[in-house]
Amino acid sequence: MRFSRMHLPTLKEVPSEAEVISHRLMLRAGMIRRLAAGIYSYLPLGLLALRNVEEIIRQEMNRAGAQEVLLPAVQPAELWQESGRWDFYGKELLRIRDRHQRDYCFGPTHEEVITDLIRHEVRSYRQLPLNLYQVQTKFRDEIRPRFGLMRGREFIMKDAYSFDIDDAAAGLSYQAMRDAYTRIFSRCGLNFRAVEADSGAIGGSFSHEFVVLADSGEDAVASCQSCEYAANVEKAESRFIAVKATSPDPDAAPPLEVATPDCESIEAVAAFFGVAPDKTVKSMIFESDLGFCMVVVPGDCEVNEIKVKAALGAEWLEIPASARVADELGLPVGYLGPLNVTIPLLIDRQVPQLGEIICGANRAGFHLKGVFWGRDFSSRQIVDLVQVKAGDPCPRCGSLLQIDRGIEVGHIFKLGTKYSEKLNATFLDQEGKERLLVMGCYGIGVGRTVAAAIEQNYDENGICFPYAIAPFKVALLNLDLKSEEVTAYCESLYQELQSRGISVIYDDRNERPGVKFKDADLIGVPLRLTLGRKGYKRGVLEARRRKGSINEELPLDDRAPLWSLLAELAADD
RNA sequence: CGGGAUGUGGCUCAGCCCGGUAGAGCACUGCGUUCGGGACGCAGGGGUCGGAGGUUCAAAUCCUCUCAUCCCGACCA
Repeated sequence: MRFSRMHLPTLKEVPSEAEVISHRLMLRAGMIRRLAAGIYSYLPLGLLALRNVEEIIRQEMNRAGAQEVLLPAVQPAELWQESGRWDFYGKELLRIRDRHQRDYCFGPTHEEVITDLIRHEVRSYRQLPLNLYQVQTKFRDEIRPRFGLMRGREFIMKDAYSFDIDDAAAGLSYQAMRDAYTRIFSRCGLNFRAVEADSGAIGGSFSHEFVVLADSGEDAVASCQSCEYAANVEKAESRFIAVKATSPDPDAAPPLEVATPDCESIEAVAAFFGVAPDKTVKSMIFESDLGFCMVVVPGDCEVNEIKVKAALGAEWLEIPASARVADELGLPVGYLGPLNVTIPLLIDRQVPQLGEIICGANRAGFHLKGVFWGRDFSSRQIVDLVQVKAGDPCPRCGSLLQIDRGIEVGHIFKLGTKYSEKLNATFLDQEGKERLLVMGCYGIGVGRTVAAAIEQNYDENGICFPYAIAPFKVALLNLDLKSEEVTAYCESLYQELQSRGISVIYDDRNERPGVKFKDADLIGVPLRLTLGRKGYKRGVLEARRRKGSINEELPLDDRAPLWSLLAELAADD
């Protein structure tokens, strides 16, 4: 591609909308433009990167035995009502109505559609296993879209669905996808982890997330420093080290109410009493479809809502507004405690071993001290309710866990028969018995993968694309358009690069050299070739790698070193 | 949905408190000079100040409503 002909509007200044680095660079590099909140146009450069990721995905999916399809973006409400998700999915489901007032949605995912398709097509175990995938635009009406392509509402996703005869076979399909994903993200040049994860709204029994490690990531990943254990903190557990519960001295005084004005946080309470936060407990009110409950965890821990939801067996869970807690329960948020409450109590497993603790008095401005588990309060529900912290013991090996931030780029789920049951998708097995299809689903955020690659590969001059997904592998800068020799050489090299199938951007613009250097750096081209009058006279072509900014001089009359340099670059990433 | 903020040429922003002629830089057009890390000079084009209503002789500026966007929390590829 000739730079002079390409629509590549690079920006010197950063539009104020951009917060994270990938978003800023994608705007500056002329890859994307925002149309509305969480909705972006892809410009030529952005689309090239996207297509490169898609191509890697297609190759690896096909290699893993999956077949590409394309499912409708707009889906009838009936299907979603049948699966039960029309009501369950909530406001993220963009519902639309046609001229006949029939309800539809813009697909946020395609389990319903694919299951519907398959239930009409698959009759026999002989047709299985089957894995179908698509690369498609989806829409989820996120509450707060942000970070450009990282969390858009409209986004491009590769989603695959597998169908098997039983759990064992489904496990093989799952493993095949796990391997394919590992190859995909490796080929994209990403530093990532496959971690155990919560299966969320999609449902199902088992799932792994593929997380690209980056400080700007929205997810936190706990991983063991010694063994292979890695999990999303939403899911992560730590090994529970049981200590004999300290029972109170039989003569210990009963709880004492102490006035603690303006102590609505654990920090404030701990400071007020001059104790460490782990000598206090944190009590929080949650509301779910099953009603209110109080969750009690050690003061230095954070409540993990997913664990709370699981412990309750609730469909949904939220933290009610303080005013609502006061109105409905008569309890003062900021001064809550587990004594004498009428709603169900959920106690974290660590609480019984804390010994003497301080907690809220359920009276605004007062806390209780000298409180003991078992004597002053108790509960039948004692489970793991806290988020793991760095330094907690690994659940597998007991070594230390570390916490990293990351970007979820892929997620694979074992769905089991959740959807086949709802939608009655069955087949006849070898004995002629009707059985439910066992499903799995596998997603990759394509745009997010590009964004994640940028988060992991940039410097002060712009993007440093991994070779595999770089929109252009080579930037050829002609610094002296007026020189016929220089231009002739550049033209011939440009032709040869193209004929060798190496995607190249030839900067033939009538611009000053500085502009060309800056643009080539900004758009992240792995290899920059520069030729000006001086270099031509010396018979050398300047080659500079984007990563590491290494300069090399290549002979003009022998192109072999260039081809080996390119081969080396391709192999490195 | 709660909390905070912002809407002024294509982009980044000043002007608003204290009402009176709409500004700068970048980008764009023309001419000239320049030419190995985002050049310079001269001359230009481009803005219903997010929208609606109100107060006022007079509103970008004050008031009300509304829309949009962004940032902080709970959901997700």
